[in-house]
Amino acid sequence: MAKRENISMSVIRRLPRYYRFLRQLRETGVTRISSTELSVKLGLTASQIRQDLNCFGGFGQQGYGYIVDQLCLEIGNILGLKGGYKAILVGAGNLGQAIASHMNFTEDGFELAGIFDSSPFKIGNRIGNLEVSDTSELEAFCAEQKPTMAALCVPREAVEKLSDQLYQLGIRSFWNFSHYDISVKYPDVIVENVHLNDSLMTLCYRIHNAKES
Amino acid sequence: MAKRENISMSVIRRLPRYYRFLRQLRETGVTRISSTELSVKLGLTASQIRQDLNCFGGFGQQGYGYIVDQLCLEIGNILGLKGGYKAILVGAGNLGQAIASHMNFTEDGFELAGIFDSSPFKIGNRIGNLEVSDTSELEAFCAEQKPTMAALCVPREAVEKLSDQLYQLGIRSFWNFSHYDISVKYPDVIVENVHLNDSLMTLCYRIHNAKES
DNA sequence: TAGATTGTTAATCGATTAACAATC
DNA sequence: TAGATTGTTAATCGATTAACAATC
Repeated sequence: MAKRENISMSVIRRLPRYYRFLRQLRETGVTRISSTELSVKLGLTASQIRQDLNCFGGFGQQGYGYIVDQLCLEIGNILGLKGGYKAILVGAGNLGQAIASHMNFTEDGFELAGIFDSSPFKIGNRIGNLEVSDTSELEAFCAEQKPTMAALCVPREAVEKLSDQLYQLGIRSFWNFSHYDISVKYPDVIVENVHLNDSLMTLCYRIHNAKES
Repeated sequence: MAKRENISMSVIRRLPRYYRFLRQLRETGVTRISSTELSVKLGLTASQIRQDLNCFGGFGQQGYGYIVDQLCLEIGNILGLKGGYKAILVGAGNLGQAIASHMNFTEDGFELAGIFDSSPFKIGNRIGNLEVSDTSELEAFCAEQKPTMAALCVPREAVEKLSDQLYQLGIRSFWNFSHYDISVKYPDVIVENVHLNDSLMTLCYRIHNAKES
């Protein structure tokens, strides 16, 4: 019924968590769940869960709850996990290699179509079922395959120039592991930052400041 | 002057970004900066920056701005980056290896003191200046070295049992890369989650839903 | 002193929680 | 029908922005 327009990032960030959890439930054979039960297991309020879901539609049944299987499918659709958006990964260092081989892009809505690096020590290496290509081949690759998203695992010094190039080549969304804020220069671009150092620092802050109380 | 008690996570999460940026400024030889200049470069409001900083004290000078070098140091202290909190990493797969070798724990307030895995294929491998130990040695290691934090890079099936064990061994903070929510079971524990799949899914959502508008 | 910019209070905006009528 | 639980509106809470007095 609802189908609001501007969904807040707070809501969006909770969706994968719901999805993950519902899939687990489905695997354990649970067919039905109420917002209250979910709230207990997720450490949220039932109210919030119902609000969140109702941003996209009325998926539940009054007096009954939600059908796990159905809700799972709905959230998957909302997230667009069947999108198969073509993605490339640039930077095949430790982190890039780990991301490329550890992540299941397909399950998360993407198809990893190419891996690039500028170092001769990396070019030609096989990661999963892909071979690392020279960054000089980026232009031709993008022209032909038209990837939508680029995962950036390059050092900070390299990001600015690289993001300029990729923007030129038509890429408008980034999964950015580098310590550089792309969206300051390109506000029309979708950026999901994973700043591991920042993440670790906030942990440090909390340990540091928990001690004193 | 201010020194409030309950700093919100929103503020805490911005601190590393300020810190990063100020360090860059310092490197480029900038000595002085105003909240307005900072706001432009960071894409925030000047008001927010001043509010954030004033949670911890009055670091600026009216009519002048902030001394980059000094502010940088202050934020470093607030974050507790000199803490050198002893940390271990469990799970030396693709991701664990990348985290262990790619991250500079020392710069972010930690000292990586041990890496553990249960697989015979991993045990004995050298990562940086550490050697992967058998998880069976965890108990002895923790008793002796008393690490504060554990980075978890193990598969989901293994996390619950592992976090139980580590909790028993006195660890009260986690940098968690696994798809399992530790804080539901242990609310007294400090957890920083890095859920890469969730992160990728939110990117998928935004690409998917940007198209339609 | 005049100009600039902070620190801080007040106003606004948004997100979460509570309440309850609708309804399965 | 009675019980349960949703969908949705209203109340609360917190975070961001605006404004301005203090002061370097």
